[in-house]
Amino acid sequence: MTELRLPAKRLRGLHDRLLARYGPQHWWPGDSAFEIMVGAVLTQNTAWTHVERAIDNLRRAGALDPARILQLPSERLAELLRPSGYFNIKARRLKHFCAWYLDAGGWDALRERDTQALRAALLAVHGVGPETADDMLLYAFERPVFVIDAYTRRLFARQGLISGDEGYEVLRRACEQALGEDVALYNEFHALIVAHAKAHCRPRPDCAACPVGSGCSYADRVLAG
DNA sequence: ACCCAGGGTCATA
DNA sequence: TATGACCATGGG
Repeated sequence: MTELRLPAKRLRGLHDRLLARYGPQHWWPGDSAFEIMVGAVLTQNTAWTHVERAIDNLRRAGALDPARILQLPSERLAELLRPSGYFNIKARRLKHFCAWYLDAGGWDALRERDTQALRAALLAVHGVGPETADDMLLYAFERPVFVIDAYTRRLFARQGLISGDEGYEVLRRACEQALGEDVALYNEFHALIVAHAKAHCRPRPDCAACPVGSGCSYADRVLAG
């Protein structure tokens, strides 16, 4: 396994500047652990505002529940999920997840499992990849798992902390090792990175042109201190 | 009209 | 192992 060491001070410094700029984010939006996990699936490559509509559709249909979701005809479920995009795929993925969730004994049973077993089980669910699993582990199960997403990779790369082509697991372990086991810190850090991306993901009048994807040189320069 | 979103799977080489 | 195609709506 490739080792990667991250400078803890710079990592914490970045978090502190983000926190000072954007304030506490109070993540994850959602009223229950199950709702958080549903949101984690639905937000795959999708803007959160669109996910909210799909979740609202589920709630109004009385279907924000694993058994109810499994009972819905796939076409009906896809219809409810339509605003979140990829609705056919996500309908399948949600059903796979709900089947696993109930088969595993539901929340009360799952919450007793240790983090490594939970993570492996989540990754075995069709449609749940590393980021989705880690969203669930951190924000629903409140386990010390650092979430790596495209924003994190881009920002860290542009901060000169990483090269950017590291594998997911390498980055995750490096962040966890540098920051120590801290659920609240992981929670806030990832939420702040998303807040930063949302605030500056597109060129603005006060931004120089963005040389890397949807990154913003203005924001990164400010955060560099 | 274009770009892209809080990814993951599958086929191909 | 490593790219590429594919999924699909809706906001900027």
